[in-house]
Amino acid sequence: MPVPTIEGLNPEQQRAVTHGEGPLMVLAGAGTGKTRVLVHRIARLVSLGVAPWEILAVTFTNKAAGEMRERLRQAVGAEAAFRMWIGTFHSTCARLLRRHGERVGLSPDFSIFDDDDQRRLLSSLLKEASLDDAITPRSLGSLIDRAKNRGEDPVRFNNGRYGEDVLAKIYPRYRERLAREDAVDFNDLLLKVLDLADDPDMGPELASRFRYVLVDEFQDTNLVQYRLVRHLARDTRNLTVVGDDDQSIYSWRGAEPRNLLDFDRDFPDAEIVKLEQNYRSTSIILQAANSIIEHNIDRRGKSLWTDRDGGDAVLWEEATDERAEAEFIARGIAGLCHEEGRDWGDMAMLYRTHAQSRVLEEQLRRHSIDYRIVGGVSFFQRREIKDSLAFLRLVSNPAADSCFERIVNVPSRGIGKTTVDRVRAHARLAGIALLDAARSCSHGAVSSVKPAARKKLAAFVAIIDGLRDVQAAGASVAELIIQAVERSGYRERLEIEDSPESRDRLANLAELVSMASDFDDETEGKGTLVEFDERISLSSANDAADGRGAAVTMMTIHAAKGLEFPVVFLCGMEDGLFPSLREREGSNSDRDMEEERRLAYVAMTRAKDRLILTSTRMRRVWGEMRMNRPSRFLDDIPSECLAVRARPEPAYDAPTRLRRKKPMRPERDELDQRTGYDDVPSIDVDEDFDPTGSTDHVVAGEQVRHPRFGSGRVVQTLGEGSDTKLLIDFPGVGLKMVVARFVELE
DNA sequence: GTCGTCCCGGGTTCC
DNA sequence: CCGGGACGAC
Repeated sequence: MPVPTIEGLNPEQQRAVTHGEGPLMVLAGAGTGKTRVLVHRIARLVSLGVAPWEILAVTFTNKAAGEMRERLRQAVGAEAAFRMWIGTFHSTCARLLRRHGERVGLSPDFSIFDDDDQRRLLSSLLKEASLDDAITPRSLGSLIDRAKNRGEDPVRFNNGRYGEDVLAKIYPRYRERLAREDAVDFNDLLLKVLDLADDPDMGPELASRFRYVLVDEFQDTNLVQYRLVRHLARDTRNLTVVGDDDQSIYSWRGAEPRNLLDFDRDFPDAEIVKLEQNYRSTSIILQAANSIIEHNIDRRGKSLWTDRDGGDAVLWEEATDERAEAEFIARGIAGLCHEEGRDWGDMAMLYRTHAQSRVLEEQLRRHSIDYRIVGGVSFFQRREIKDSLAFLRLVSNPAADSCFERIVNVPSRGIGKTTVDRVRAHARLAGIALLDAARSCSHGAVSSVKPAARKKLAAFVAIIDGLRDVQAAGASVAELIIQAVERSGYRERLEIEDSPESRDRLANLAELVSMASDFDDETEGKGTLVEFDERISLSSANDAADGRGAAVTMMTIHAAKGLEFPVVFLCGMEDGLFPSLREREGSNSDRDMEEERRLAYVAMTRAKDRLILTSTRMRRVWGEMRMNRPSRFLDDIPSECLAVRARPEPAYDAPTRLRRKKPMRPERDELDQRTGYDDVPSIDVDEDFDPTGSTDHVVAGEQVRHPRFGSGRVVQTLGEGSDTKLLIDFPGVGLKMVVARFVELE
């Protein structure tokens, strides 16, 4: 029977969509429409009579899951889309464990420890064991995670490597604490489901529960996730994996691109479809991105092509310092809006590290450009959010000792370390939870807890009991949060403080309440506290950032995976920063460099029409000025793709350690001849823009004139008053230190 | 118990 | 440089 062709899909996409039974691997390059293929494939399965609840689609983020569900809603209707299993590995496993967790020692109301909860717990365990000098909770956590990512017992090895002795002592207690609190960490969420897979009853059930399993971003799965997938598709073998080995950028947290590269080793009968037609970028952008990634040896090899011939050359601007870089970008944005009618919403600024965002932000503000920053400190990680949720968690789970410790004195209500120590001792002795211990201490069970302290403990216990009554009376989740913030005294404390920070925290709490309201509406009031808590625990910084209104998007390259923008500014193209040349223990530098290249590839392929690369000659890193040479990735981009802004070579000598042994990149004069900046469509920067309108005192970045050296840009100011000296970059002359009163503002 | 100061550490961060 | 945590002074 001829397969009906689906409108608007190319032959390869069609093959992937219409693939029948058995394993399928889709090697999808950037911008080749893989999401579209996945959606079509799922819709087709439904049209062939597969029940929606027999389909499991695993995405990399919650956001991606939400988008996929939305697209499926349109394709197969709301009812079917609602019944499908669409989510991340973690949310899927949480869902399975809520139903079947008793078999692996979890109640249906178990809670999930995020990184912060984990770190806090480890920190308190380290202190308890007086080992807090030996290792930081963070490093200990990463040792635990590193093992668990591979499905290994963290204490299986003790080869005397860094931290292993401490790990051997602490990890058993860590496990014990989690079990006692009916909690799992992120990795346990998956590992517990793997345990279920070994269960004589549940194992076979899980192996046949889903008729079709589809996994997106397969290059970013770790070993445990791979085992999970293999089990879930064991009986049907209807497994579709989609991914791009060139976009594997998470190996530092356990992703195994081998899962994708060697997929056909475990599934030799897998059909392999390569999607190579890119619908996103111009051929110039694609060529530039390809020129970098093709230096990687360990890759499956694809060659993306596009029929969007030509396009504007990739532009590279080398700025004096990070301020000038930011200024250039801000002006570029203004120019593009003015000249090409672009909106702020069309543009994104990508950077390697969050630390770069600050200066960029400042300049955008000066130029009155709206922006939104994706990521950074997550909304859900904010103290006030975690604190209020701890109240709720303690309400639904009185055994949640970590929550008790977190909030027993938040906001401060006079329950100090001494009292908590006594409560803790009592709890251990009686073998009860801290909350119950506090309750009996408040009744006078422990003589060392004096009446004043008893009263305070009673007040705290009353808050939790009161909240439990509110919950029992049938309050919504939103109402519960309002009550928690109210009864705990949190709101009052923040209102009394009345600082910009406290107002910010109040606003965040209001936002949490409104999220809870949305949750209540969505679940028609049937959603429980535990479910809301789970959703928050599994949420990330990126999920919270919806694009409300048109604004320039700012984020790290990692956060940009899967997104696209007409205009992309890729900032900080300097060796040391990008590629990041940080030495890591136990790392293989070639492998690291390959990952950095993939990161560059991901960043560049986000751009549809225009890609602008910026670098600085010097950058302040943690207060110290550092000279940088341009990123080695710039060397790889063919000159016909790259337009470089003509600029006299600075006369200063960069420190020798930063200099190339031999010039890998042609000298700039040569480049300019070949590309002729003037012939290239440039960005019209708003050169006359003066955001301040005043020139009270000279600051870095300002343009000044010196009687001997001519005009230059201030790089740094040193000292104050009449002694002020300025470090000025005079084009054609170089960097000079001059006394401030010898120059005038231009 | 609370407030201020010092000191350390600081990639990317999904769930 | 910047923030958070730890510790010492009231």
